[in-house]
Amino acid sequence: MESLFGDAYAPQDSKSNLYADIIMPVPIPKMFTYKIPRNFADEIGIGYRVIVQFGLKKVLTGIIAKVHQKAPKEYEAKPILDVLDTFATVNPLQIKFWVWMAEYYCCHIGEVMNAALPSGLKLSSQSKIQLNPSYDSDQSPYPLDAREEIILQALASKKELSYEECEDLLGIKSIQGIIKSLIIKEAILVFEKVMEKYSPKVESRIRLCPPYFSDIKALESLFKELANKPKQEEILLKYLQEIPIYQKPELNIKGLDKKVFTDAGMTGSSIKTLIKNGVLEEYKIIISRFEEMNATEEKIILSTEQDEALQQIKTQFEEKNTLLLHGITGSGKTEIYIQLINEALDSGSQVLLLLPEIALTTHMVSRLRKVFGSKMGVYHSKYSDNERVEVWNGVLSGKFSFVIGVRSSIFLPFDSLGLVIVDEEHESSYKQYDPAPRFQARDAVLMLAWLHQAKTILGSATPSFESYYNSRTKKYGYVFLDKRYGGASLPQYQLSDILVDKKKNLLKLDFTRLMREKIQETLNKQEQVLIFQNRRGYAPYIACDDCGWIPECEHCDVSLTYHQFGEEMRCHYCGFKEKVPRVCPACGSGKLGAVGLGTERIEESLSLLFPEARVARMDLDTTRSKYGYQRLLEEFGAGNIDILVGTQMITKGLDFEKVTLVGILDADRILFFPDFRAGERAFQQITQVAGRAGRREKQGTVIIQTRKPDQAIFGQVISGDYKNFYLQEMAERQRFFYPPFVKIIKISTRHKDYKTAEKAARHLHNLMGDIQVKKILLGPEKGLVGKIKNQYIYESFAKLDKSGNAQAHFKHELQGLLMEMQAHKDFRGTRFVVDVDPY
DNA sequence: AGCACGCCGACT
DNA sequence: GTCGGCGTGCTC
Repeated sequence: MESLFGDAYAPQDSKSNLYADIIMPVPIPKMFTYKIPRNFADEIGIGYRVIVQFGLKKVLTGIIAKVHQKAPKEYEAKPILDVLDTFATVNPLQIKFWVWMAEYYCCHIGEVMNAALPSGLKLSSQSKIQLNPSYDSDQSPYPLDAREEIILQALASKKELSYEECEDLLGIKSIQGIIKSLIIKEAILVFEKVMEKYSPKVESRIRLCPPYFSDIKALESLFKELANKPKQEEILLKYLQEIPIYQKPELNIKGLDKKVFTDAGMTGSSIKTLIKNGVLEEYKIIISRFEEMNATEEKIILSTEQDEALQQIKTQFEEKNTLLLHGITGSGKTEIYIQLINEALDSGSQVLLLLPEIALTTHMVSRLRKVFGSKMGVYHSKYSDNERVEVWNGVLSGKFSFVIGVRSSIFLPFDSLGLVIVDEEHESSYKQYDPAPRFQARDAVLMLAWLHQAKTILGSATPSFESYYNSRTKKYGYVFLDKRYGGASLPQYQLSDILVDKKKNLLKLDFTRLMREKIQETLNKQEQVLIFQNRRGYAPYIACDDCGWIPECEHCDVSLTYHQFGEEMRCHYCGFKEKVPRVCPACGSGKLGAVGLGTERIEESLSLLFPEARVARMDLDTTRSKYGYQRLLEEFGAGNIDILVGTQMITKGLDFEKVTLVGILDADRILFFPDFRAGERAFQQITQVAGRAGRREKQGTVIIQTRKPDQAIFGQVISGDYKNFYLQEMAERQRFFYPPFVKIIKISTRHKDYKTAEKAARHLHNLMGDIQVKKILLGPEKGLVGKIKNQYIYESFAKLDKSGNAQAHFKHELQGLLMEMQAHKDFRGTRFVVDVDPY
């Protein structure tokens, strides 16, 4: 602990007070200095969680970032109220990482803290009221009004009430006034209650009391006594069956889970009787939320190609810290990862494996579980907060030396990472868009690895252009795996021209004749089909057949998407929802219908076209629940589904031998997305979906429906010519100044009045123009979605020189400009959002 | 972000 | 008249 204060300080001898700079979970660009009370001085250090008063009454958890002796000059520091732990919840490397992230992604450190800590580790207080014990309504000189009476009556029975409860009680929006009045009348007291959010999982266990577990005679006589009490006897017999104390009396101490009895249909009341009679005792232990699982798979045998790749990786790691592992789908990257993870763990380091959200529910996890057993922690976005806290603590305690997780797992408290792997590194789900910090985990993890002096592998079958570029410029190492594992063959592609079929009237329910024939063939062979539908821009909506009216969100500048379930229309941006109207509000026509190729509609069309087939759909709607995704996968794997329709999700982790046909319904939609990355994404997506077709010995078929079959990209996808595609796209990007040749920063300006939004955006844009760096400024333009949650949005883009400190300088200047803008009276109420590397 | 203070409309 | 709407400013 001494190291905290630096060698120069000797706090024990010092007369001066100690202060702590504390990170608070609020979006304020500052840390806050609090006084460390003498009695805490020895039990506090960097990364400790403390409770402090923040503002007039709020009590919050903060993280100590620095301890020093400089008393703040302009204000009196408040004292730290309490220290929550006897150890550092956050380590110094993490604090450095947070500071870096806040700077790089232009956000506040409190926002990083919020994203990093599971909320179970962030205690906060809630204001509560209670009856003033010295209050006597008969003696009180102040009469209460009707509403105050209601509150007091409620307090008589409930003891304490939160502000919200009071508001609900009276059905009003703001309770402040009444509470104030009650305080003045000395009827109530206000206090802050800190809520402990994390609760450990507790198991009730049963064991025999002495002398029964060591004294056979006592036990035998006990059985005689229970001869006419069959239920109790049954419980004892069950206990002895599970725990043979005759042979091993020492087993009794560990007892038996109470559930064992209740699961076997025995009643709790008989157990209670046995406890009451001193035969059994009940005790509670804290258990993990994660099942103990032992490693079952010992040795991984690598193919020659895999082994070669492994050796190359090791050689390149001697010189480079980051490496791109470019391995085509099915080339067996996982086995290489396992080997490297094992070696890193053996050398005593920790390992982090990042996976995209949707890949984390698949067989990859169970596969790794078999190899690594319980030392592997899983950090999932669908985990409850209690589970997250347990993973966090597991990393702290050393229980988990290896974690596989989604983007937020980069925040776990590793202290000695040796290896970081980002699988499917091209996946866009590594980028957090909202709220701040708007970070790209694939990039941020490189900083994390650098802080730990760890090695990083970026793995993909279709690398992001950034990573590929970095490998070609020798910034990263590069290893290419181009053989399919187990000698499986690549799929065979066929293009199907939508327009040709349409002319000949062969297009049925959006399926071309070729597509329909191939699906039928596959079904006849008892094999399975995947139909891929890009979600972007494909949400179905309602439109009036007569006048063309389309329902729009009241708060955002988007049309509402149609959900068959409940006949509802919803806004994807603000969550607004509404029932589908019976008649068109614009013209009174009754002809309102759904438009758009949503997965729902495709599922329907397929059922009509192939009535004998079992069709299912996999998208956000059907997999929202924790195990929804897994259940669908199991059904599909078991062969209970013939055709699976899905978005993005079906490109991940589906590895079923019986899938021999993959259909891509409208490749053009991916291709013509208005974004410089459209081509790259299209290549990635088509290749990824196609990779699901035909593994092992069966060759798969991929049918791509398009209106423009003669585009170059199709040829490149079909021949798997990633490199040429890359070179061609890169020429464009260089010419038009797009990443990876420049850095992009997006600045959006939001205001509820569109004139003000536009004015503020222009003003800011002009100011940015004066920043002295080499740059190109675009905009300000109305956002792609012009209004969200009643706020009008204007966007500017800055393209900055990659080399040197152009971007650091720009960001720094920008911060200043934003402060200036915030203070400007013409632009009151304007919000600015900075997104670095928005991609 | 929350939360308190302060200044204007629609109700007893 | 006041209740209560939300605009503005601060948090060590």
